Amino acid sequence: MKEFILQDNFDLSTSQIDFKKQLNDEQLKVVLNAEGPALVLAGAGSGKTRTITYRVAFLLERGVSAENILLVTFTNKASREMTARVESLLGAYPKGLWGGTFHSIANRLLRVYAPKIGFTSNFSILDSEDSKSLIKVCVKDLNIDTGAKRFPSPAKLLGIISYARNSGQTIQTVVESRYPSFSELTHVIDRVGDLYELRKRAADAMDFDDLLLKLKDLLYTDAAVRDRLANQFQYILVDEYQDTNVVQAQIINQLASIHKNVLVVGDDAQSIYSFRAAEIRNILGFPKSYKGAKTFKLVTNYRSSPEILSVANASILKNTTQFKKELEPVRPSFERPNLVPASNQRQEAEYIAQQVLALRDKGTKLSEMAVLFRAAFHSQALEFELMKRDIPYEYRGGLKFFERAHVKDIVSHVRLKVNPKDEVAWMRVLGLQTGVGLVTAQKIIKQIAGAASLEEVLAREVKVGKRAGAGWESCRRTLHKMTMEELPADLIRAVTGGEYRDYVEAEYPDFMDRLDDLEQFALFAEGYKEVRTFLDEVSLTSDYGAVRDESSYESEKMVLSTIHQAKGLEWDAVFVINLVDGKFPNGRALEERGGLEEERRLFYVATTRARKHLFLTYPITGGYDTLTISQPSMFLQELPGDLFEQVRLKRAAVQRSSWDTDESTIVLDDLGERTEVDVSGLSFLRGVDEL
DNA sequence: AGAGTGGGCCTTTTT
DNA sequence: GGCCCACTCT
Repeated sequence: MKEFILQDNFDLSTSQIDFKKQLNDEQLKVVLNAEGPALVLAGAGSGKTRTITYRVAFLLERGVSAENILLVTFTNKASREMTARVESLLGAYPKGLWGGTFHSIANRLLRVYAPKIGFTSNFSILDSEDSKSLIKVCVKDLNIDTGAKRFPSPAKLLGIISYARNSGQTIQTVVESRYPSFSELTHVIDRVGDLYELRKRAADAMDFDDLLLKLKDLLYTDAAVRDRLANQFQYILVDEYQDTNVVQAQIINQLASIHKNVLVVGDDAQSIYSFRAAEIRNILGFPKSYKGAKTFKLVTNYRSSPEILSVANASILKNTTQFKKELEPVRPSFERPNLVPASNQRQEAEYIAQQVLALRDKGTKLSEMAVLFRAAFHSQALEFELMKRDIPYEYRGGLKFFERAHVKDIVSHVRLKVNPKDEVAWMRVLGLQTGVGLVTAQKIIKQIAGAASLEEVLAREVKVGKRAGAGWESCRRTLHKMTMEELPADLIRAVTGGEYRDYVEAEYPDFMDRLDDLEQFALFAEGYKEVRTFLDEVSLTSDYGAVRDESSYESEKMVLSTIHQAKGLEWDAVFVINLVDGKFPNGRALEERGGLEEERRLFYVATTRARKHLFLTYPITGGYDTLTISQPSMFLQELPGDLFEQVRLKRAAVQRSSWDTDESTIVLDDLGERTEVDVSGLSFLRGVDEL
């Protein structure tokens, strides 16, 4: 095998790419010198992605084979962004390059090595909803008295179990430190966790955490496999390293154990995944784990105006457990970020729509604008407004296409074709039938256990109760049709063309839309020849928009996104909405250890997405049954007012009929402007109007 | 054992 | 505003 000794002074004159011209000194150093273990501390907008992409291009130019390079990112979005940029830089995607999220890389490897750890290569992947429903079955099976004490919901249980596994802690430790109210139940939760493990194994299924954990275990226990892979991956590049957890770091360590060419890039100020057990110490301790690691810093910000950076810098400075560092602006001075109080969500939405249209008139493309929010459901009011005004937008966050109920129904059917042991899929498929509930479904699953194919399932003599007879027959008819198809799209149509169609019509008022969705889904599936590849894509990329039509990516649409999903992206104009106390920072997050600082980092991520225009908006009233007065987010209140352009809107009257309080006056604190408002009756509405 | 209905609940973030 | 759960009826 060839070794490449890279040095400082290359002859770059023969290069296709003008590295010196297209990179600054900070970036160029990384691209040329990041041989061996290297840590790049890169601030927001400092050209992190650019640097990684050029490093990949550089390695390829130097003769490293694409299949010897592993490029790991955190989210699908980042992964696509990265591969797109590599592709545009090189003219074509380098064939054989290993690029993807941790989960997708792990999946790819486990499809090969699963038999070594007691799974088949056809194992199913459970998404969090699948996991929750399996946990529900486990709780039921254990005959836990969920009524006596307040027992955690399946979602909570999954949260606990998952956190424990991702952080390498025991359930007991996690419950004690993060969920002390359940501490008496530790024992029971342990049992749920154990049963959950058993059931997954029996179903030949892995959840998201398993993809990482099983790979990690394999790398630690099977030296032959580890050496083979570690030998293959001569160069490993990891993006967003601040968001990796212990397990992910271990995987990287093992894969890098031979060549030690591991380049990790990250920014501690943008660590926003601690709820998923992200471990900030991975990045902070990197130089310790890798002796002789080089450290690089990228602090020049090419993205945002100085005014925007002032806000971001001032905000992040309030955090104490961070490296103190300031982003250096190079962009010319522009306008100050706009601080916009609105009377309510509707006015907030109207304001945004107006500004969007105004910006578009002045030449900013819709695709260069984004609205960011803390939680997916915050966007509802805005969506109404945008639809009303025919402003096209692309929504990112919340329920993804592949997570919609009817799509999951179909996916569950298809999963059975590949893995008839998939208990979770069976539960879902059987549960669709009238007369079949949890109990009957379990009985049927017991009777078909061990069947290796749908044909074998259909050959089984299955006894069901009187009530469930028709349902089971109907299910059998659908499965029978599926035995005659092999292509993903045909399998989907075998289901949707049959009795499932009647089910959708009967079950959902909006069945037309849903049937359209399913046809879309079948069209999407036509791009796949192999069922397993198709299912992998569906399970690991819940967001279909970007998969479906790349063309819409460039079309004229603005983006609505959660902040988490916006990480790594940038726009000319960014609106951060719902900056209201309790919403952002999120009240629940604040209860967690380090929660406030993480929320602030989230705010930091949000503001640093903007190049020129930044709008920070908040409605001062909210609520749905009762009218509630909200305080502006503390992230706004803690900053000096002169950092902002204080926008004053004419306050619209609040359209509410019910009002529920004993107080007759309320003090509105609108960023320091205190106003007493009489709330005895309608005068309150006028009061807001005149604020 | 399931289905249907009314009431209470709560809303984080991703793979 | 919608979802989930518990309760009751079949």
